[in-house]
Amino acid sequence: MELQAQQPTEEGGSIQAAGSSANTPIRPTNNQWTPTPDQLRILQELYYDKVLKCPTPEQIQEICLNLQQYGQIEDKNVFFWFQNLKARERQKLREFRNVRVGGSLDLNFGSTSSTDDGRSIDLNFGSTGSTSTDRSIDLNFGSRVGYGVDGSIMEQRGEYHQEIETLPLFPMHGENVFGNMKTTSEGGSGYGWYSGGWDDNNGGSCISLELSLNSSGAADMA
Amino acid sequence: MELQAQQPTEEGGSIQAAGSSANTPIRPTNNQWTPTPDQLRILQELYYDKVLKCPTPEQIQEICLNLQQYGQIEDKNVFFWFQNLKARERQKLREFRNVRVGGSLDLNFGSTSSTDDGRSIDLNFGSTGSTSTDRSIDLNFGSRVGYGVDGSIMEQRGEYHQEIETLPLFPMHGENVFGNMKTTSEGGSGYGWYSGGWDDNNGGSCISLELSLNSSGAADMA
DNA sequence: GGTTTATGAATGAAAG
DNA sequence: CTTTCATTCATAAACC
Repeated sequence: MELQAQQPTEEGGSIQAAGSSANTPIRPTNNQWTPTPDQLRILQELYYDKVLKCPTPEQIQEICLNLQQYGQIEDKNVFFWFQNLKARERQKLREFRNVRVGGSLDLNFGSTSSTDDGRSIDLNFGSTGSTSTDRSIDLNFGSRVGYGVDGSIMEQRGEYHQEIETLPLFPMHGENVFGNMKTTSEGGSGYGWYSGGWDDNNGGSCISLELSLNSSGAADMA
Repeated sequence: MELQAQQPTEEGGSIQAAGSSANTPIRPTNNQWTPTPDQLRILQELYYDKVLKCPTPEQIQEICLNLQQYGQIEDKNVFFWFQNLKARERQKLREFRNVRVGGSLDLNFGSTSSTDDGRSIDLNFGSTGSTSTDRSIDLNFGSRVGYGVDGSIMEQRGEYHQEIETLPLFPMHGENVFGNMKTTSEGGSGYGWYSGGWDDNNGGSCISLELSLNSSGAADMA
């Protein structure tokens, strides 16, 4: 995590330990997990037929367990698989709607119509064709999905300069780790984390006086 | 999809310290903030070395201010960064515990060495110069996260999930569309999503007990 | 074979 | 804090 500059992930650690069984994906190229045909079929069945879009961790584990008889697989593979499929389905829907906004309603399926690199809009499934089970997307996104990509610069409460004698969190030029921080618990906005108001110009007129005690036990965790 | 030329993180990686000019945004994509190597390093140092898991708003501001010399950054980026890292670390822990309880899966968490850019855990911050005999804010015990139960119930949002409790996913023999899969949402581990940090093993979850007292300080607020 | 596409993996951002 | 969403990065697979 936290470094997406391409790091070849040369660790060779976890994914696909080594082609061991006859049900290694399709190819002995093991760097990245790739579902075996059976695994893929089952996953698709779960997703489309069983309409399981957001498996709980317990479900993920169980799915993983069941899929392991078809080949090496880990929880995270299942997790990502569902995440990706759902996300991409949603993305297609959004693009679909995007095309539709002109009112002209001429959607050219199958051809290169999409916005950027011309990937075709096709809400299709059954990519591998192994399953061929008829499945249908449910287009109901009743929830509030929208929310544009906001690049809005949040503004922290108007920037009143605090003149605390805060210890140098950053002592000098940050080549070393700064020393210790001080609380500087002067009159700031309490503890209640700016939870939502990043793009919202709330102005932060709500001053909260609170005493919070983060301690072990339940309090801290929650 | 399309793979745009990604910036190989080279950028020299370090210098440009005090210079307010060389902000290297690493990622060509403009929308979303991505930490520069230096920013990332510092953040990680704060998180791991300084065991700063929950920076206060003041600390966030200070961190942000200091990180700005390495590139564009806003408060919310710092905030989200900490929040995400903490959440994902915890999720991982929870997952781990989950697995242990279930006793079924052998996930190789914490398997291999973390491969990313090698965040150096040991820095010479012991000699920050300043004696730093300040009153530190976090009296962090090195205790493990006990993490009690929470018993929260899933209820995946008000969405259209057709999912009954005890959705039968895998009925029995795993060749067909299995049907019986109990969520078994007991066990207390609510729902922790694995999200990140699959290959990254970091331990060191410490509970920080801190007490912040916010005086009313209404004045400087607005 | 290089190029394009599909998709696994990661993480920033935000909602709940 | 917990979970989800969106976007991006990385890479295997598919396509000439």
